[in-house]
Amino acid sequence: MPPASRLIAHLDMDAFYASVELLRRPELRGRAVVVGGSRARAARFEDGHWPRLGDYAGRGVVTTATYEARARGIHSGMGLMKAAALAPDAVLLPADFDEYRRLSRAFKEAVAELAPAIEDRGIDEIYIDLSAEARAHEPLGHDPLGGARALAQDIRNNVRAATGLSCSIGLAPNKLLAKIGSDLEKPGGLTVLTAADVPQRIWPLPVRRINGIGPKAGARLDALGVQTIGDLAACAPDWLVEHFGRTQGLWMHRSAHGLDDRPVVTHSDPVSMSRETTFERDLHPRHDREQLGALFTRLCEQVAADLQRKGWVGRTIGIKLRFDDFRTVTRDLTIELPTADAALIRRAGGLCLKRVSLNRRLRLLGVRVGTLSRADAQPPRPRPKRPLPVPSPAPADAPLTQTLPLFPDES
DNA sequence: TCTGGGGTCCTAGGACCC
DNA sequence: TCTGGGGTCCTAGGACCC
Repeated sequence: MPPASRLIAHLDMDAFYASVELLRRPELRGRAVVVGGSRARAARFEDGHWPRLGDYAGRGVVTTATYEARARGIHSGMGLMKAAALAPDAVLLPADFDEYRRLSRAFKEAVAELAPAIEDRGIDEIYIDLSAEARAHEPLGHDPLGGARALAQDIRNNVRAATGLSCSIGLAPNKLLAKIGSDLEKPGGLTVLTAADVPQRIWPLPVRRINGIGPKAGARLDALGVQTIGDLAACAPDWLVEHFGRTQGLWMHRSAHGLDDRPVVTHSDPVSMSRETTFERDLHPRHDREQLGALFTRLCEQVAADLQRKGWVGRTIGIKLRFDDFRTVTRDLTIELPTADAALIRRAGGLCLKRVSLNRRLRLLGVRVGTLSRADAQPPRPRPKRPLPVPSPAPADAPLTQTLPLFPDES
């Protein structure tokens, strides 16, 4: 039985964090504003000036920028220092995630009043399955896309009324095209795409506009002479499979032709929870041992608190380290019974840490708990015991630190 | 003065069991 | 002595997304 045709919307809030900031600081409208650097001191209007991006010194990246700042070449993910070189006079505001989460809940509730089949895709975007709503128009002989367009308008108006914020919506037969569509007429766009529009409107776009083709795949395709989605659509599936493997190659081919049958998933359980922090300055595993140990303990307490607050426990405890050369390593350890206990997580994390040779300064430390189950569920049958992994021997050229106790232990 | 923090999913090898 | 598979779990790394 062929699946009935669907109507999917992708809704994306316009420059979300920056727009939230403008909501409470309307005098900044029209100016280049950058949100980022959560450690930046609270932004205040002082001595006739807002904090200047050009005065910032430190690590941190741009989280969002207003369209005025984007016009200067600033985009999210860019280092704040690089952004400061492009627009030193831009206003820099620290991120206020509590406020963003509050407005995120508000816009999603406003959508749910009109269309409840929502897939959460993070703080500022969602997919909505409008198939049922669209079908309700058909028996009346309405043009289904006309009805859908009107419904999308209603959704946008409801979001605006509830939050004061604007969003862009893509309407299409699947998630892939809806997502591309919501980005085509930003900000404030409402874009309808059908399968018939693919050659005209999708094929001229760069391959990177396909959600799932990132920097690496994009560069590899480019090196193979494939720049646009149309180029990709013209590639033989076998040739793509040869270069990218069966799964990814076939997926690329289908995507380039606008095909995607992923459902809108309205509920999902978390897989892991983590906390990590990049230090203000790189820390030395030996000289800064105490500070590292204290930070490590704090991260474990934060993950534990997150788990407890949300009612989850986990069996796989992992750590993540990033060295000053940006090399990243992870280690994890699966324990018998799931936990949300900070001291237990700390101890397991300490064992993981012993399997890393610490021969460079560190810039980041993280703690993760995975293989989650509900805290109120029957405790799962303990897994058969495995021998504890033997810490891998330090390489011959490892420095002395390897043989010393690493971080202060509570034992 | 490069490069955040919180996630998901995939791959691949080895252990271990049947 | 050598030769098999399949399935699941665990671990490490990497790509990607918001």
